[in-house]
Amino acid sequence: MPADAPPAETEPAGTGIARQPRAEARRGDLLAAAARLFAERGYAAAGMDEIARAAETSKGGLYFHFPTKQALLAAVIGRAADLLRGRVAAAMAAAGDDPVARSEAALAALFRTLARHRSLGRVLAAESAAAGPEVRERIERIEDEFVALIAAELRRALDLGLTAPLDPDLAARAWFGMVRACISAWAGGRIAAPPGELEAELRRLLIRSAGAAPADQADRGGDRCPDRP
Amino acid sequence: MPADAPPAETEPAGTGIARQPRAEARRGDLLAAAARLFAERGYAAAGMDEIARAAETSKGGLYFHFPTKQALLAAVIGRAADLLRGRVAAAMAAAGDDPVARSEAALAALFRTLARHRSLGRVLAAESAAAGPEVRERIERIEDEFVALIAAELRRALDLGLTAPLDPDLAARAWFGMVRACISAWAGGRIAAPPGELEAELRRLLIRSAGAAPADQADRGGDRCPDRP
DNA sequence: GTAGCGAAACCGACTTGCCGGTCGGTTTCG
DNA sequence: CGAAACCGACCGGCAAGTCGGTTTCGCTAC
Repeated sequence: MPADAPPAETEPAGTGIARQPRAEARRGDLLAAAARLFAERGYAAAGMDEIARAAETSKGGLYFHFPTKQALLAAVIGRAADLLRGRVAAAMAAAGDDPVARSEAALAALFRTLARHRSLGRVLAAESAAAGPEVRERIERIEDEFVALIAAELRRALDLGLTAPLDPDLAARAWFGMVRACISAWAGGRIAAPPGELEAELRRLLIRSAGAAPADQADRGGDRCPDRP
Repeated sequence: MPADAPPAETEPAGTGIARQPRAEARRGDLLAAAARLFAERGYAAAGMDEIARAAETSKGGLYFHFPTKQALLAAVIGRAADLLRGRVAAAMAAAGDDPVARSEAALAALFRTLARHRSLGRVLAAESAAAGPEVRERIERIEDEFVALIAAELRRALDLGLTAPLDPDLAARAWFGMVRACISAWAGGRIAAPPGELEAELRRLLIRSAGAAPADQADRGGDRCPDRP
């Protein structure tokens, strides 16, 4: 039941229909504009006409690429998920084998990607739920995917005795929530600290909450689980 | 600087206009129905007519109590905030002086109240943002209020040397995010554990993340959770 | 207790504007 | 030249908000 990780879904499972390159470019512009407006004004409030204008094209052009508003949102979400997946997977792969290091890397990648593309977070912020239950479900599945990713590492760490006893699934979910809340508040200007500091502090909180020693200490001698009384 | 805690806002700052008791009752029904539908279908998808019908009244009656849909949402949110405020304040007051115990109590109250009234969480889940920026801002201010509450306790705990060195504001925000994410996943049926266990595990995570020792106390009995279809 | 009156509370058909979606036509590429 | 890509005026439905009318209530006077 761990991440079944569908490879990618940016493209609409296209049958191999020929595409002119300009179409691809437009599609990208439209997706970008849609992401921005959905994030800024919310799904319901962002109008198709407005999105088309923001992408410097017309409603007709927009509807040439996406049959419906929901489909547009789905494409935006799919693209965001792909981006996140890619960054996180790369970071984890680069972090080697130690589960604590891999967890840290995954969260750092999540953090940085979300911080860099604010709109992305907003779009995934579950509140595109206005578009209907199936969209909400889709977003939830994406979140679950990342939670499962982290939970797997936590489970390994737990088995290796690197953490205090904990429920990996719950802890992973809690971690995700922490990161999301902090990023969101920071993006809204409600946290003063610069992102670097924010990330460091957050990492400290996360590691402590698992009762693990930070990964950058190479020592393997004894675990420092401040075991619970 | 911390929570300036406006006393209450359930009532529309009413000039002392006379009110018949039946009006108050209706108002309550309408608020309840609106909360349920907003939570279920989202702000945009829930129609005024539908809300009126759910409260067994008519659109005209609804508009007699609330001049506009936004005002209705605002009232729903205000009421939810009042409820949360009350529960949390009471729990903290009952917890005595120890800042760790007070923090635990605040979070437990938050947790239980949200768990008990699922719709409440949904409504506050920021995604009522579809109603416009001023509503979003309002919700953010409510969240900030609770974060400030917790941050104040953390600051005291920090001064007393009860925690590891940390940034109280950030930690409080992270805590809030953890609780929200877990509640939300649990309410969506994506976490299997029963609420009591969930709460206990969450408390462990929170305390560890602050590097504090739990405020001992044999665990207070988890109370029943009535709804759960 | 009941008749009567004015205001509060409520009703639901109607209006209105907005926005997702369509479609015939035009341009641009290969 | 043909198809892909794009345009923008138009349509239709839907839901927020309105409004004149009706019921229910609280109150005073007889």
